[in-house]
Amino acid sequence: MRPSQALRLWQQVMLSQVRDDAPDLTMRQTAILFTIYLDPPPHTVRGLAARLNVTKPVITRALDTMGALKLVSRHRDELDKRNVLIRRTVEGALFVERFGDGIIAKAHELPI
Amino acid sequence: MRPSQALRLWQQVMLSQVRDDAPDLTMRQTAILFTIYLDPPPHTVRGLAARLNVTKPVITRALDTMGALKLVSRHRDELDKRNVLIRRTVEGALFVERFGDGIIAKAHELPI
DNA sequence: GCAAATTGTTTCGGTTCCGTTTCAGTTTCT
DNA sequence: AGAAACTGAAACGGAACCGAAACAATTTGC
Repeated sequence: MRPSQALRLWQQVMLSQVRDDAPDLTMRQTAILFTIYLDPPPHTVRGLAARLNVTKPVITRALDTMGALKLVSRHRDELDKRNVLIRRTVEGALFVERFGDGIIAKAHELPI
Repeated sequence: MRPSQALRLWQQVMLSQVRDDAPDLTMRQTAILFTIYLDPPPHTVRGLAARLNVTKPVITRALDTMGALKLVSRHRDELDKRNVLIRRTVEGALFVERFGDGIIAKAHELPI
């Protein structure tokens, strides 16, 4: 794949995200969501903040909004009750899966 | 390419965007920028609004912020002075080009 | 046992973005 | 020439987000 094709693909996926009427996640929210679903658990606020190089409140707030959208869920760590463990949800898994399928679909439509 | 690989690639690019300290563009701003640089000109506010399925003020404001970042520039259409033509800039072209190279670089780092 | 450190959340003031509406400038049509 | 249509920008109130700092709950270290 060449850079020009990659850019075209990126544009198409971005456009499909913007065009549909679902509330689009911010760049940070998307990065957090994908990290939760692609990196091995467990995921904590602190861990995600370090991985993304952002402050902890950023993670907390992103989890608030994505939690309201049922894309992730939070649970206290019973072994160390300071920790909050972030878990995947069925809805979130579906969202991410569809996103991946969307990329592939756009890739197939790409001009040579 | 499989969906899981596409997702992993998307995550890596997203992470690199979030991690660096440059102010990240919103999803809409990115879609607008890429459309300006990948679709053939001329580009107008009205045309971009239709292409992205958003209202005109969204485009106007995105052009304000991206104009301040020197990623795009605006010029009155001399033939129809109601129109504003959006033009590419050297800085914007560089930004988009680097983004494309970044995708390719991340793609090469991808696990099988 | 108790101070210090760690974790996630909340609060604060400020910024940015949003949709809707309104507006000024330009063109078109009769 | 004058009304109507069109284009982009500005004004407005509301919502979301930001970083920094303060906070409560829990664990660690001495």
